[in-house]
Amino acid sequence: MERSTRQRQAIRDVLSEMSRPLSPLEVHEAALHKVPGIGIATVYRTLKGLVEEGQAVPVELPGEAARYELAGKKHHHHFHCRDCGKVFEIEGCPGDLSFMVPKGFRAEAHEIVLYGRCDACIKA
Amino acid sequence: MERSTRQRQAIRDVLSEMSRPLSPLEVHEAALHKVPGIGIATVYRTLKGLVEEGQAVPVELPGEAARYELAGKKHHHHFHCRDCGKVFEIEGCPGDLSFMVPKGFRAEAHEIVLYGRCDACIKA
DNA sequence: TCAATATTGATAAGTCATTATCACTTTGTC
DNA sequence: GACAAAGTGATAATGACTTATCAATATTGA
Repeated sequence: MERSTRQRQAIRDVLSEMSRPLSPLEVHEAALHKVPGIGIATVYRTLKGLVEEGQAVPVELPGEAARYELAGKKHHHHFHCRDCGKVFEIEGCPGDLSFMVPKGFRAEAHEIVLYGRCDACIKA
Repeated sequence: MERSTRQRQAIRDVLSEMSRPLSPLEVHEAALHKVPGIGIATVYRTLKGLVEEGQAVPVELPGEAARYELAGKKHHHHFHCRDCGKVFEIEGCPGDLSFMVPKGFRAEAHEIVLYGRCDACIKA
């Protein structure tokens, strides 16, 4: 039976508080502020568990390790900062992309990633 | 000085003949038909060289190893078949996505990936 | 509180795509 | 054709990320 531990709660909180997809290392770093000494293995284990339970979803980006965000968000896309490497959630969507689908193919989903500089990196 | 070998020519030909981004393994398999016994190391070496020379570009897709396609193609996007795993080049682009860029951010490029079933997999 | 056991943390081990190594082969020049 | 050097192929090594192991610890129901 599943127990409620400080570590597990901390990881859930981190995902909930940060409003962008986090890599396991980013989750680990943030969780360390809540539970000093929390191990990276626990982070991987818990993230995997959250995904299996359907509470979190992996966000995969080109050439990058998977990030994680809470499940249940409305349709959105991502912005990848080329300076700091952080991934941000962005609103909006061009909508119907069926005009791009080759004849005979069937599209079921799409992913859009914007690349550039984030607010913080432009100011820095 | 760079020499012209059967292997190198075969790999260039494969990229040129197939009209979709190929993974190193796909390149290897196709090149084996042209040069029996060609090694995977040669494929990696040659692809890397082609990229450095600017003759090929890597195509990175979420959660996948890099694929390669010839350089110089016009702006396009990709379709990833969930059945066979092949990646196809697709024409068209929604165009201006600036409305999606968060305030203070600057977008420099974008990537769109459609997911679904390709022609061949639907028929199968 | 106590015992049973799920969970944790440190780290070893495993994965997997890519790269380095090195003896042998092929290419290009003389 | 002969030679020097780039190229090749088999495979070991690498590197980054993720998972397994296991003794120690924390949680939960009784």
